[in-house]
Amino acid sequence: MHIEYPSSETQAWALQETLATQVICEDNFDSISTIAGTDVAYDDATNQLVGAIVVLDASTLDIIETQVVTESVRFPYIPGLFSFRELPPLLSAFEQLTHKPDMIVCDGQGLAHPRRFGLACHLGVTLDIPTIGCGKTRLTGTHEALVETRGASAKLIDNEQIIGEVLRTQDNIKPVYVSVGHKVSLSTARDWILKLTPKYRLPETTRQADQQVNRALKALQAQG
DNA sequence: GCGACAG
DNA sequence: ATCTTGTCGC
Repeated sequence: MHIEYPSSETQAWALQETLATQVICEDNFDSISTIAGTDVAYDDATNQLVGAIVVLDASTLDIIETQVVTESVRFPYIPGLFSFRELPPLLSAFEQLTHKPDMIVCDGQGLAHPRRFGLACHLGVTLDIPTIGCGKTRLTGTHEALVETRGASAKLIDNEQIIGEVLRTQDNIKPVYVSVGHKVSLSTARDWILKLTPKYRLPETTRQADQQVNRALKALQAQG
């Protein structure tokens, strides 16, 4: 797969502004029978990234397929330019999939980004697949306090715009940051995150991908 | 200028 | 992201 790739911070910044105009913030899909989760981890010793995509049955949450890849780092981690680091291994893993998912939940922000183009938007626009951003911590935006019960939420605001939602997925547990990636509305994104978190703070999709990534990372470090 | 800053 | 001990809960 060929994608435009920046060779500098300035280029990356400009590319985000161009691609951000392609993001669709409304529901644009038929039915969702499979939903995937993604995660990426870094191996210090070899300076490589391990990326994983796990496809689940959207109704039973059973695992349908897993793909894991290991690649050299192409771009440093810079807040706001995060997707340029994680996108390559995720696209490689996606290519390997036999079962292309109907929707993807990313472990990072979507529109809840300084230029409204976080990882979830980048992956969604690149693959032209509906995506949801679900981050563990905040990148940008402010919000009101939310009560401690599962399902509680508050709008994430930045520059007087609603860029996402802070959502409590479990009672008395820190909330997650939900935002539109591509071809989904914020309310649809929120509904999916709640469905995917019947028991834990993070979506089952993300948890499965995280598990695969760490398994591969451990195997990598066991070699040398 | 200073702090904040997805993973 | 990763570095880390003990502690709490199922």
